[in-house]
Amino acid sequence: MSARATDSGVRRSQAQRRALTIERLTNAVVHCLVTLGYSGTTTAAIAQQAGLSQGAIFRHFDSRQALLVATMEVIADRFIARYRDTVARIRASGADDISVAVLALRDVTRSHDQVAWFEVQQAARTDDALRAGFRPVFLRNQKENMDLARQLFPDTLATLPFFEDLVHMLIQVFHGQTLDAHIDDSGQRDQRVLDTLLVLGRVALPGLAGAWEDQRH
Amino acid sequence: MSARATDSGVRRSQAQRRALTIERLTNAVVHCLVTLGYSGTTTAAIAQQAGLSQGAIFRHFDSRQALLVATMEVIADRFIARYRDTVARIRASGADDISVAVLALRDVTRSHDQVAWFEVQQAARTDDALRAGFRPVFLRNQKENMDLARQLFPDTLATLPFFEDLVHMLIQVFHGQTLDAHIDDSGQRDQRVLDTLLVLGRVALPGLAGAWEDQRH
DNA sequence: TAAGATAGCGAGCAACTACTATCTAAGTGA
DNA sequence: TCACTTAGATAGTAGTTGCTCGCTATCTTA
Repeated sequence: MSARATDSGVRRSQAQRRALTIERLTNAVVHCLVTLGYSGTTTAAIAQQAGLSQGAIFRHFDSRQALLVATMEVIADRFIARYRDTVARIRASGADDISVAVLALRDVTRSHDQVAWFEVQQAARTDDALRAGFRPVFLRNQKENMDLARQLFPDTLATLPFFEDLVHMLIQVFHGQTLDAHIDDSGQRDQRVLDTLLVLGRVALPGLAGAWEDQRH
Repeated sequence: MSARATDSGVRRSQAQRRALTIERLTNAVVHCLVTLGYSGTTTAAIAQQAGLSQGAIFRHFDSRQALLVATMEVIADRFIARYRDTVARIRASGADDISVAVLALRDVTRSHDQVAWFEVQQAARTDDALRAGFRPVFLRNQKENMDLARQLFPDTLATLPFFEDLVHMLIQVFHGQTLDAHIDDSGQRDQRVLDTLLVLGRVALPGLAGAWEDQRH
């Protein structure tokens, strides 16, 4: 019946205990979403994974859904941090700017956090309460992704009139890839699609603005 | 306790009754997946939607999972039929070949069947038994999509060395769009992304083969 | 026609779900 | 130190889930 956080005898304030428990819970949620899917992320599974009781969940969150939404907020922040870190890492390997921006974006999309995110997003489609909580997080994340992408892609691309649409298209490709890869992870298709995208970015797009305007009229 | 199919007094063979019941069940599954999501597609919900008992489900299928897989097989066939129908419809409006192929593909991706498909696909990620049943259907559907796309896109594109990768990219963009649209269906972003894709198809790709080879070396 | 096979129903079941109520443990501040 | 507040555990609950089983209804064929 004792709180496990103090097993080692370390005294923590109530606020610290609260923050630690919430962190354990949200990490447990991510792990459960990734390994068990949305259906399997029961309060029992979360509690077990966190090494806490179900009662502890409801101590801090009104409902399972509230915990899930809170977890999405946590990982939305982590996405941005991870994108920045990955950019720095890839840049250090000497890649060109477009490759850096695209590869980093893809890396984030392949993360455990992102997989968990997709699980909740899919469920939010038909669960009104969940969607009400998730949607603002989703919109915020989209905006932050876009702001970051503008900083990372070369100005020649970032100033194109359809730049945002391109970024969304990229995100959606990687989104689709991530989902399909769990069913059929054979061959090198995803890598080839990525290569194609990079070719498009380097060769075709810089000269496409004029053609874009022509096509629009 | 009488079989509902004979309410009207119409006499049907056992085989006809079986086929009709299975059709009612699979249609009910699609409806439930679309409106209730995977979690909500319980045997109770399916039975109610089909106007049958839960016992009737287990008369014809060993498990809920088997019914879901059978439903995916049914709708995989419907995808191809719908793609062809939509191609004919859009073609009749005078669109160019690339637009026809792309718009038809997108139309299929926005169908109720496809939404149901995504629900099962997402769940199959973590459900081993479901994935084992779903995967062959998924692979078959991919192959059929590709074969059909080769027929529909102009030869100038269909003979490109990275044609399949392009088609996969398209499918993945539409897949991503369909999922995102349920959370944020604001503005005209999806249409703009589509416009961008069509511009790429008409203007950029025909001359890209050479650049593609250059980039690879 | 009657025995056998198939179809579908509804009651029931063990296991599970999200959550509540109550209790003990840990931290707080006067 | 002690009254109070917060944290976390445990036992319990109403409702739900996928499925089984025994039954009645319908079709088939010799």
